[in-house]
Amino acid sequence: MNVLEQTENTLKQEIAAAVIKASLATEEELPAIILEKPKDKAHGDFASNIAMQLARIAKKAPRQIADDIVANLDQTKASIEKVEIAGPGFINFFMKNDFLGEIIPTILEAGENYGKTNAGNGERVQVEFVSVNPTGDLHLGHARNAAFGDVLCNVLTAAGYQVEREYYINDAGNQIDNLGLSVEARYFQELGEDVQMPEDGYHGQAIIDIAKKIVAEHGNEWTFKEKSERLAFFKEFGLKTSLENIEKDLKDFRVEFDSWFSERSLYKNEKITDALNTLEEGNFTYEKDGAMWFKTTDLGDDKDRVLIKQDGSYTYLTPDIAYHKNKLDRGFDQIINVWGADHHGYIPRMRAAIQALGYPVEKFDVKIIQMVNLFEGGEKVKMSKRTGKAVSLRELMEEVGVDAVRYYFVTRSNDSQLDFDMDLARSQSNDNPIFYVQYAHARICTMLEQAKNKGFADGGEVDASLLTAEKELDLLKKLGEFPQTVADAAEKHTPHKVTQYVFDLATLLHSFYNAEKVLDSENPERTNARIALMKAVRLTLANAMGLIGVTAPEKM
RNA sequence: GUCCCAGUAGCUCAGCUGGAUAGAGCAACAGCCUUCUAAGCUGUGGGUCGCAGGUUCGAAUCCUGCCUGGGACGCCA
Repeated sequence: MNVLEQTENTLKQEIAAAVIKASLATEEELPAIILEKPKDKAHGDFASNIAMQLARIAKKAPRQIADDIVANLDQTKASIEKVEIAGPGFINFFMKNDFLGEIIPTILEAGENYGKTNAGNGERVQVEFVSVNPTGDLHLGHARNAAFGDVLCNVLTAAGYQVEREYYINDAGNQIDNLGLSVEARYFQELGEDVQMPEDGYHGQAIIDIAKKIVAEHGNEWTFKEKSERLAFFKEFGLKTSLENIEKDLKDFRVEFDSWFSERSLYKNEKITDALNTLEEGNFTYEKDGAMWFKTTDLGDDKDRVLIKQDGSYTYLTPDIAYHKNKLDRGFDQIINVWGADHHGYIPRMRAAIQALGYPVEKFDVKIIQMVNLFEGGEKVKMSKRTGKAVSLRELMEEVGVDAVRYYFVTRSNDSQLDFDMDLARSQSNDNPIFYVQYAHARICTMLEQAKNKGFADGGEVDASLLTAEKELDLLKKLGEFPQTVADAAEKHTPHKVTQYVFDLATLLHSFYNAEKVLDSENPERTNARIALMKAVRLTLANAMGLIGVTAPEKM
């Protein structure tokens, strides 16, 4: 717990005590004390709406209640500077600023650990994300999924959860057969033969590259082999190559997984029949039209789903149920799936499956990543996996840069669609918010460098009471909020709160920088305190950027 | 037709476990570089929070209905 939380908790306890003491409510009647941080500084450091909440219980006017509470409040204990009653009955607390002095030493001592908490209590969370079919390259939409998932994992880890990142490889279904057929067609085309691509084949450049690679390594030898033998080879070759490419792209995007889970392993280890047995035992299945159905309508879905088709093969859902059973069997407290918006209709049946398997549905959460609209030359570019017309993650990284792409995707809430302007991103102009944040970090580095060169004292006792300028106090308060912001983002699965935070902190820094001079030989004591403040800001910026997975440059 | 997401400033978006005068970036306008990096700062203008009801001391936030945009509704994956 940091100083800010301590102050807040003490205040809450004192308010509760005052309410009881003023006989406004009994301990049982007392609602949870909520302290909010007012947007307007004129409303103090904390504000409580307790008087309004108690109006009904105490049968008194809110402002009267507020008066009673304030009269019974031990202001010394809660280190309150001033209390005001305002508006319909808000109690505004202005805190003594001495607690702010502890923030700098706390941060400097914690170093790169500042921001970490144990909010998650070591709970085990598995996050499955990206999980793109190995039939082509990663594109723009996948990049958003990857950035979101990765930052979510970073944030969860910082907040004290035990996190495992997993990629589910769909290496067993129809799409892999199509991959084989697509590679075959491209292979013959490479050799100059007029062969049509299959109707539902994969038209991306990646498949052409795979065919070229086969030609380079094997020449035309596969034209003489049996078709089944050839397809089997092309399938495996395509799968292996695609996965290598995907893994490489993700690694360069700074996303690495703890485990890559193969769908095939579910077949091999009879996990699918296990899962089906569990569903049958629970009476969740029935036969109809020569197929086996799953009664998901009993569990909140709008129609029942086929598990085993007439031809005896599984639908996509079936191994996926087995996969989720396997995840839960591994003992995670939470499993989070990050899916594209086009899969949202799949949620009810998966939730049904979790319940049918006998697990609490609360353990299962799906984060839907809304579509990314690509704009280029002022026009919306239609993306299509089928025709392969999409901007690849590789191109994005090369043209825009990893920092900018990651930051941009985690600036917005996952359930808002967003427009990605390729020209703007490419332009590397200062419109790009990542530079704003990085610049704040680089600025501080320059100051600290100057401090060293000019021989200002480094370290030693810092007298934080010398930091009295408004912008200094703003910075200190913001710095103190960081651990709570991270914990909040983790708990609510909203990594963009961290991006929001780092931007706000950068704003305060820039504003401070323009208003006050840090290195002042006329005032060595205050300079010393300000250098310490700058170090604390730099560390916090760097830690936050680390969570987002972007670099914190020392020079720009 | 059913379901999911969105609709907030000219544009892109925050804010949504209800709280005081609704925010930021970009764009527009006016200022700030002999002083630690102007990729910065300061200020101004800009809003029926899609519409209509409801819940209550109080609604951008919760509920209902409707409108608009996007997406999903397969024995594809």
